[in-house]
Amino acid sequence: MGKEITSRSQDYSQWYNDLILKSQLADYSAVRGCMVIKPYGFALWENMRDVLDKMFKDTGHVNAYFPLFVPKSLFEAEEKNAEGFAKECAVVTHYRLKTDPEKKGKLIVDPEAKLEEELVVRPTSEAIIWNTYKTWIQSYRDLPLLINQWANVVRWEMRTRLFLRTAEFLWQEGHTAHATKEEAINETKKMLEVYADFVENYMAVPVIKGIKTPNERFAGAEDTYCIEALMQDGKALQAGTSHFLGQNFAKAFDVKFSDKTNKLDYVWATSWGVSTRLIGGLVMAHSDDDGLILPPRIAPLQVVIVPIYKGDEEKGIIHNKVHELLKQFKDLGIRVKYDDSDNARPGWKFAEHEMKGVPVRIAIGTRDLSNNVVEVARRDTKQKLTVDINGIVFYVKELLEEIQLQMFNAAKKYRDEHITKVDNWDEFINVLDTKAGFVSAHWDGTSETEEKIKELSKATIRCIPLNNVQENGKCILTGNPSKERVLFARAY
RNA sequence: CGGGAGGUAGUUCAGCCCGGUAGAAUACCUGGUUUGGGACCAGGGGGUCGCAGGUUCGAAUCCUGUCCUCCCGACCA
Repeated sequence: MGKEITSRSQDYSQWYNDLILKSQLADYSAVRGCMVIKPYGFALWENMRDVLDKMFKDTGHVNAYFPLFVPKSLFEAEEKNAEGFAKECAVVTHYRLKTDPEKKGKLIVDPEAKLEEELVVRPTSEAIIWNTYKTWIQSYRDLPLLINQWANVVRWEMRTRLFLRTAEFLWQEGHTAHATKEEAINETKKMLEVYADFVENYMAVPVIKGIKTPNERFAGAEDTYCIEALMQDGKALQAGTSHFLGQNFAKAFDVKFSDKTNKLDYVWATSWGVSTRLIGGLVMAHSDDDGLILPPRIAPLQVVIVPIYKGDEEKGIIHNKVHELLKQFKDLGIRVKYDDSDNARPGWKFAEHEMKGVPVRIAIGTRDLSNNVVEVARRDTKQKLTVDINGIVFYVKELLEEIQLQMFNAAKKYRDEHITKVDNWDEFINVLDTKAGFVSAHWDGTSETEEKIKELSKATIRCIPLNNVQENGKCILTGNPSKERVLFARAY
């Protein structure tokens, strides 16, 4: 049928690619490293974006938009940040093409249109934003400044994977300015909570909140907080980050404010972001060999109704009944589709909607109507139930909530079962190789050891969990004393 | 960026070694029978063989270059 996908056990990477392509989330493009997000995938992103956007606004943020291009001189102003990104920046050097005098119909870069100063295509917007904030902030009365932007960014990756790592991707980046260090730290933590709330309660993906080690920290940040999720193959995925930037950017861009006593000081900053990468995480956290499994709260379609009939007369009767139901579903705010296309038979439609991860399918046939029932199938458990047609919409509304919870619980169970405490090196490697997932182990706190562990095991420290239990132990590599366990994993 | 594989109909692929003007399945269109887990019969349309050069009487096939994709690795604040 051309619709089968590679099984997870056979080839996890191929399964992931097949799934994305066949469920119509995205497609490859003619541009190296860049993908096309197809309407179904974009509808999913829109739902995610809408929920997050409301959360940002409910916490006092407003949206704005800053330029795609950053003059090189601005980009390099915050040294650490610039260095961190330098290797993966796309750079605009010319502003004009012209007809190739040698070959008709071909274009070449006009050598006379070289830019005085190169423009960096933003890999993130701190530079252009802080350069702008400088002119917006004079007094403590201008603070806090709480701005978010929805944008695309470009990071020239050597190896790309659909949604997880592409040269261009969509995200949101929050950039805030505060009068005090405490307020900025609180903002950083607050937004981490917003992310955790969103990913757990809307995407049904459990996360571990933590703080990054200096090695893994955002270049230019004092502290990077993160939420880490676990995929079905046991690899970790950084799902969101929130950075306390201290006064690094304020100093680099000279952003000062007068406090109540008319004393000048640099402002305190944060930045935080999540991207379309979350979609990759969503796919890998929940889906199976039959296709996507989408959590109801953000699924583009929550319910699909498939009619089963013989002949036009039956078709007409079912259509009438379904149209009543459609109105009731819509009145309840449920995203529903009636798949009455005549060119596919029911079995084909069942498989198709399973592939696309629609949480609930309702099949209605003449036999059902005469018994006053419908068949309800849930995508997450594959369970099929015969349900009384009266009050079906309320039944489904509750079922959607149950599926949402069930999906989270299943993912959480898997995640919890894949956090393994380990106290020596052999066990550490063994767990990574055989069981995978997070490994909770002691580390002596030095960057050197962290690097060495990464080199030997390919596992990185995903985070030091917030509110981590303090416990004396010995570093799994060096045997040096350690006061707490950290979470290691191989990661995307 | 290194190693490997690949690009031929909308899709999955065969044909390439050994050069002779492109084929299957599926999808699509028409008509009919069907419809409770990826229907069947009959007929039909569809491909500058990734792109650009070269060799040749003749190139999907041989040679060179280039673009794109996948897998593994390096890299990934």
